[in-house]
Amino acid sequence: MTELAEAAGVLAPPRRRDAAATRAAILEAAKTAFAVTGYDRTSLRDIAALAGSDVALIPRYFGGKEGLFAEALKATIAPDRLRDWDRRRFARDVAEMMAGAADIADPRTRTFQFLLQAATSPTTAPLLGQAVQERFLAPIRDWLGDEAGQERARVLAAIYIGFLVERLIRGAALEGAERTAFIERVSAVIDGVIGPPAS
Amino acid sequence: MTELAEAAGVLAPPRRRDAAATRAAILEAAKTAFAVTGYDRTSLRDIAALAGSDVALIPRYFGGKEGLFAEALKATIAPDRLRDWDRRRFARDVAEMMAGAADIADPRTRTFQFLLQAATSPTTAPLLGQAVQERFLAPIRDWLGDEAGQERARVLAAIYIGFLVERLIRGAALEGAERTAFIERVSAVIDGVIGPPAS
DNA sequence: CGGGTAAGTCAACGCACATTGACATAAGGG
DNA sequence: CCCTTATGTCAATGTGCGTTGACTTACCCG
Repeated sequence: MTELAEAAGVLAPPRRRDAAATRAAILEAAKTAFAVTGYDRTSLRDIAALAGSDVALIPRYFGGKEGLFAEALKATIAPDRLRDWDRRRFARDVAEMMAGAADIADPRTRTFQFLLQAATSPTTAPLLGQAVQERFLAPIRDWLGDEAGQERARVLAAIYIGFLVERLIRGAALEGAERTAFIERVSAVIDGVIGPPAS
Repeated sequence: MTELAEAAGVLAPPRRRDAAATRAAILEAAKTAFAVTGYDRTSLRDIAALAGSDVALIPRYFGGKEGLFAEALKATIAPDRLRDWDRRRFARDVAEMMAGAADIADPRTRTFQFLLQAATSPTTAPLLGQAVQERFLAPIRDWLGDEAGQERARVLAAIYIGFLVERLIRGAALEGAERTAFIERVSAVIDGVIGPPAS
């Protein structure tokens, strides 16, 4: 995370006339902006301002808005560190993550919003489908490690998405008893999917 | 469905100078267009063309694009006929509906796409949240009829949304063994939520 | 049947956007 | 130190949008 910001020239003292750093800053700004505002509501001027750069450089470096979006999408969907997950704690960890997921400041929320934005556009949806398969379903399938893994990974992904959309719609972060109840309920559902051995 | 198209003046011979019919036609076109293209990518000129009407009438009748969207959203989220649902068949019915939900021609798919589009825009998300609460969660809660109904209705909604997004991303309709497995799996998850008495 | 009003049409405005090309300037090797 | 080239800046262009206001026309009541 820090290296990224540094590479983007946000934290490091901005060296002027550094094409690579500028490009990285624009890409980083685009990832954030697209996630928050969506493709259409995000203008290149917004991105340029966020990156501390100039609008005209974006068509130059990325070949246009669509090119920038495609590259930002690719950079956003990174394989998570599934091998670190403890299967016994998995359900609760995921549930707790979801509970805090209405907060825009959380980078995971932004990532998810980005993907959801991509899902609603007919042009980007297939691209997203492929990326989800490669970088989300396949790792989870391998992690579950049985022949019905692919199917169960898909169910898991659906539940994950569904609850995050629910959180997104409600907006406010969960607190107190409501948060506890939410985590309890989600954990139970997830355990119901990954817990029992494959049929 | 037929009455709607008729009221929209699509099937019936277009009576000219009929404000109510024109308004209805615009609203119907808006529901379709917003569902397919999303708020931003849908222009009032598109809607007017689809409705066989004039652009200028839309700000006049609906007070602007946002007003039209709000009304289309309200008209789209209609409470389904929950009282007709048989609790024993509920899970399977819902699962089968989801299985066929990648098809754009299916009005339920369009409805869902509409809602998802609304979820991804910060301006429309709160509006959607309220509508979902009133017209989806509350009826299901009453239908479940116990004190934990609200919570379980929310879980149900999340699962519903998640699977529909999954279907949307994959695009192609499910067939054969894959379809059977999908229905089986989804039914099991839903039964897990509505089946047991409230805790 | 005629006039008033509701309904529809049309052109134009202001605005925001992505993109382009011309211009300025910093950087670094010869 | 200067000249070339890569890099950043800026103004301008064309396009599509939502919205407005003036105009025209069909409908209907008296």
